[in-house]
Amino acid sequence: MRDSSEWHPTAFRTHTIGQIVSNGAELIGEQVSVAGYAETVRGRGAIAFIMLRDGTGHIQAFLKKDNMDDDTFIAVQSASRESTLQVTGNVAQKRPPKVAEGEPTPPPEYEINVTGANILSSAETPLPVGIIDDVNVGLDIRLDNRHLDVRRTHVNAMFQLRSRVLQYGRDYLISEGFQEINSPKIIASASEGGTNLFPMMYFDTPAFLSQSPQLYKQLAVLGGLERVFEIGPAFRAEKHDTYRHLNEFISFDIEGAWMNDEDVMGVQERMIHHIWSEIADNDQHLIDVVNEYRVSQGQEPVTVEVPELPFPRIPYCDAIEIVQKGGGEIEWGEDIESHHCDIIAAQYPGFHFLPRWPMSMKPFYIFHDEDETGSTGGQLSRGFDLNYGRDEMTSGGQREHRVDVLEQNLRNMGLEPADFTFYTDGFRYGAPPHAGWGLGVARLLMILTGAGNVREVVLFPRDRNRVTP
RNA sequence: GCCCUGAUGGUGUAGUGGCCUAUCAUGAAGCCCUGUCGAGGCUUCGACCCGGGUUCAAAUCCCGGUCGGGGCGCCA
Repeated sequence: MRDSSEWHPTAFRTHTIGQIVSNGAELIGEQVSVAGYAETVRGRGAIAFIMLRDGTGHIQAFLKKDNMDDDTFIAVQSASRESTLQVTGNVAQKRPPKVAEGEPTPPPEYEINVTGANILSSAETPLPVGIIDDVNVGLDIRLDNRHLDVRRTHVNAMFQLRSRVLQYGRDYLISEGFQEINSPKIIASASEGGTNLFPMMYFDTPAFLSQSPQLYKQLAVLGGLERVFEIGPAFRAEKHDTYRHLNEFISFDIEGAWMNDEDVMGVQERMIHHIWSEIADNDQHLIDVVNEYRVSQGQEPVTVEVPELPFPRIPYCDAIEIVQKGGGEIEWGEDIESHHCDIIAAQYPGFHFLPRWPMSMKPFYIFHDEDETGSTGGQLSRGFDLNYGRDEMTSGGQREHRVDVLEQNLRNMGLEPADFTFYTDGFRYGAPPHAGWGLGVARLLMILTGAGNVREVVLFPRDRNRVTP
């Protein structure tokens, strides 16, 4: 749950539930108002127990018919689950529950002896999906009812973790001098070629949704912003249907001047190390919530294992050998596919970089050194991937800053340099060598939370069959 | 786009031609009891994805559709 110890009172409450839960001893006898969802409503006689939940905790509200007017008592007692309530009353220590012989007495808990209450909003019944029900719910139904699904403690915890990951990542990059930018998501032409873009009309001009901030973050660096990062959406009109692809996803991108591929791999591994360390230090309680649910479903709990630095580097040529020795069919120049990654992951189960891919497999903006060739003589590039297990997290590299080479690369890949003048012109007036990467935020979250599907860690995922809610 | 697989109350499931006016859990409505606390007890409610076909008989078999799940390709 969220730490609300510093939160201010609002129009609807004097205290958060979390404040009372953690500070109850000092509040005993004090009159407070809290607001929350009625998780359970028990009792049909002259007393009632409401388990109230807000974003900071749970607390029991105890109602005695004698302590308030009849209408209020009846209204609250007959409230449906998940209705929102505001209650006023005195903080009291809860009577300890009956415990079995020999069981330890639980620590003191607090409750609110209600004197006044107000139903803010009644929940319709039945709920489309249960919040605390002990029934597994399919992902599709959950996503249709995401507004309720997120109320579930472990789902809520996963999104808090997501926010933390972004926060720690952002903090870290700022500490290395990166500044946050925002690039346009409506663009006139393909940023990279290759993947399909979503077309749209920009007034009377055909345009597209951006597939990547790639070219724009480079222009920012060419423009002298030195080190930049962006956390923003990317759109790809690919009809893929897997646990790790979405048609709209949040990409965590950086680009830095006077850097090569090895330099930005360093930035990346330090950033990931920082994120993992901070999560381990500050947010284990969120992981615990996720694990409580996982265990109840018969799944293995996840552990936050801070990765060691540096991450292993497995150059493409070595990776090909590993796959071949592991019985995989692959030739130099072919893509390392998922089943190949399984073979590599058997040796390198955690984070590992795959640098020095063949230039023929990399986009036109990736840098290559003519002197660097692979085991079969093919031209190598300064492009790299970061994988975790079998999954690709990142694609990055040193960028081509020589405009004549850039234009030749475009022609080699069947693209027309004239269509990219908005980009290539940026290189005509002095260009620093530079490098960068793009990281899939949801894929990183999958590792941390043990989610088996990126949709779990995206609030309102957009895939080939889903545009609502 | 390809391969495999599935669709039963609000939710999750059992059910492979007649034993099914369909199982269990959860839920909802109500009653009883109760300072409860995973509360408990009782009663009631609520479902075979859509369309066509085979058959004396279809939740069950066949065809088409829609939607879902798994894998692949592509990528982050």
